[in-house]
Amino acid sequence: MPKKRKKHGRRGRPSKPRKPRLSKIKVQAPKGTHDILPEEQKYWDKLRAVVAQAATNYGFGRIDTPVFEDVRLYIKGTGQNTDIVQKEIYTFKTKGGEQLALRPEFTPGIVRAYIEHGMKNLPQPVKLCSIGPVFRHDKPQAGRYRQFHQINFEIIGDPTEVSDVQIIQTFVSILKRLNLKKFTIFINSIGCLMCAPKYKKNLLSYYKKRLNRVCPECRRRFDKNPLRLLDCKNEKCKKVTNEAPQILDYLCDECRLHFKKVLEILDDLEIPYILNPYLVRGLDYYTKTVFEVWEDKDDSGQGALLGGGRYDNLVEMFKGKSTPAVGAAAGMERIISFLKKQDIKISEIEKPKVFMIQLGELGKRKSLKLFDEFQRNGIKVGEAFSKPSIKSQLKIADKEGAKIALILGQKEALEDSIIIRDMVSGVQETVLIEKVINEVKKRLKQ
RNA sequence: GUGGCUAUGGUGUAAUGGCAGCACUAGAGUUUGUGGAGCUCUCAGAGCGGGUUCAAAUCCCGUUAGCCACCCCA
Repeated sequence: MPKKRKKHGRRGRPSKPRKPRLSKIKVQAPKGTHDILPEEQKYWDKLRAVVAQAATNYGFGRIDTPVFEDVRLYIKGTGQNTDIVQKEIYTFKTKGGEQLALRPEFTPGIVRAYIEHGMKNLPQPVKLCSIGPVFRHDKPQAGRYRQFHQINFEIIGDPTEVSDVQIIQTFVSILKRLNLKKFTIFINSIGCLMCAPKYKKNLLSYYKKRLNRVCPECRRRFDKNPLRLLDCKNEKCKKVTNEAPQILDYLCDECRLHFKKVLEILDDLEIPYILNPYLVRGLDYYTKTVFEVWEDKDDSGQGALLGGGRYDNLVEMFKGKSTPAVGAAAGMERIISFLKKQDIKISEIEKPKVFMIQLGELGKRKSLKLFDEFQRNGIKVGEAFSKPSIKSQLKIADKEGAKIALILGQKEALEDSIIIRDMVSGVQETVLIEKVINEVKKRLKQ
């Protein structure tokens, strides 16, 4: 009724003075970003705890690097022609004129830190773990954000297959500890500087003769990113792909042996995988082993849960001597969405069992002080100090699931006492305020 | 970047072009300073900008955002 009148009033004669209009701003998170609300935090806490444990177990030290770096680090590291650098990177110019970029991935920053801090003088390999936000200007959709969070593990300074496997093993242990069991590991080797170029040449000449038989998208790939030709889902293209030369046939002896050993160790560890000879990755620096982990067997769904591989040339590309390395990153949002889908129970953040209720000015003051004393004694106490009435406070105590309510009103404040109310039975007892902490401790033990 | 679908309180939803309702949540009350049920009341809504019409949540155009697919990836 009042609403209607308002509407008409606007068109007729406005009799009441109107409120001055404040210019409003758009109240909305920027595209592709999202808030992680309090009720979501238990998943994040859990994931972070599992990651921290895995890092300790497998001997990784935590490193935090800046969220932005010199843009050239990524152009050179991640690769000039990658999608990440070509269309997804966030760059900006500082007042001092530096060209910086929000990190689209961790590896270049970590390699930079490895070099900058002379970590080659530490016992090799150096094993590093990071966790935090990364940024890619991509078109958002399910499981894809412009600001998202990654878990990143790197082993720098070891050429042997053990490290390839350990990276995989570390992530597998994280997924298992989260009770996520149904995932699929796809693995491949894309060779090294010795053998990969030869393969690429052969692949190109194979496709060159058959360009009229593939989709337009593949014709574009032919120029831009030939390795991608291999995993086109178009039926017509698949026929061409099936007969195409395979990287595995072109690996040099060293790469072939390395890959063979990686697979053997995975077998020993009983880590199941699917060898996918068409798996390639979007970053330029990969050599030898590459892998991705997906929820489903057919790489459908919300994208990879994690991906990584060996990058034996990156450190050298930046500076200094040849330093082999391997690493991988997982998307935290995707893992958490997987976690939720599987209906896996995450323990709630424990709510306080004791709730403090205050009445009147004096009661409130004494309650605030007592509340602090409970904290010092390590007892979590709930409160609603902003509420004046005992009723609304008890209601909240009930909703929060408190076992004990402590009631401190005007009367109690004057005689230095406090009421202890058992929220289940409703039985109350008045005790001296100085004894209440011990009394509550006693009751919580029961 | 390309295409498709969608858009109503904080959440979930309803209404042939004709008074924007309902449920949940939140807040206040329901005889004194005592919660849980019931009841009463209150706050709160058409993403934005145009157009058609006597009249638009509804139809049209644009825009923004979300979702889905492609691309690519975490």
